[in-house]
Amino acid sequence: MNQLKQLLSSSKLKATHQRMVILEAVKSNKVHPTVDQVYESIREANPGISLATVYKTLETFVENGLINKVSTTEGLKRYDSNLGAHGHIYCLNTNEIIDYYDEDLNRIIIDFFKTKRINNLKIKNISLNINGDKLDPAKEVIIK
Amino acid sequence: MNQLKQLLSSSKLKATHQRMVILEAVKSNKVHPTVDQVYESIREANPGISLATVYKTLETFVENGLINKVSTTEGLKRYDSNLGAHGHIYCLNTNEIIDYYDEDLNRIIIDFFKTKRINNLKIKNISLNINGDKLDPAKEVIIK
DNA sequence: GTGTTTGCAAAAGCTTTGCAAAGTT
DNA sequence: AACTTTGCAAAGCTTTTGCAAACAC
Repeated sequence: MNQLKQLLSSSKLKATHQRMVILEAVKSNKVHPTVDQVYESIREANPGISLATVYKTLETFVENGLINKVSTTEGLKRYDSNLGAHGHIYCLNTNEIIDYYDEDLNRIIIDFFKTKRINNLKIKNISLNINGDKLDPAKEVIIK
Repeated sequence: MNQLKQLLSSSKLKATHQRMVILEAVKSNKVHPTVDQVYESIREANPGISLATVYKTLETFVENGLINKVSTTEGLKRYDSNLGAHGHIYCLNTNEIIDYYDEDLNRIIIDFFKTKRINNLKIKNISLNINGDKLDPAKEVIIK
């Protein structure tokens, strides 16, 4: 709890109860939740926190680099608390978004962009999107 | 014009005037337009085509593999008529989405996934997203 | 002629806003 | 005390829907 407070303070954000609850909720959610999923996940324990606050707070976190947005093709905002370099697996049949990271691939891509030039662009980050179907929707996707 | 008709017929879609106009509009638009941008681009020449039709038609095209959706973090749908394997450059200051393709990178990534396994997933396609800032928003991004 | 597609207007879903009250430092 | 954040309800977008009329084959 005090860690969250520190995290907020270091971004010069006031450590309100709402922000702590919401930050905790996104951080512990590994499915790249929508605003509504975050809201629902805290609602029972915090019936007083409004949906509008969840909207505003998540955007504030993004602006301050505490979390990121994930791209989707569905026209819905989804958030990601994993700040490390990583890609995503988009599961076309279950709609899940699963983190993907591979040390070797990361190296390969970084090396590649050392040799290629993109003029007039300052690259902020690069991510790989894998689209696929879960063969058995009940089972997990396992990356080896 | 007859090419569009053929394209539609080969997907077993009736070649209506609306579909031809909309398909032509997405195909000639390189900026990965939103629904509204497609609508605006045809409106003057085709005041009778309704926004609802543009919505429905673009989704029909995606379902039939004539175009694709592009992922965004803004919670808006955007479309792409480039069907080849390629990635995107997301320009954080201008909001443009620019196609990116490199033969070598494509090879490297394909080779990589021949050696790595992702269990329980059937990969449909892989794309690379580059996020960055245009240094001079007036100039084009040039990929060398 | 049969079945599909369109336009309209209404509804539904997602997100933002304005402002007074409450909270943080 | 000064300034920021919250909740509410309303407004603003984006997208979908139901259905009768129009259209393609």
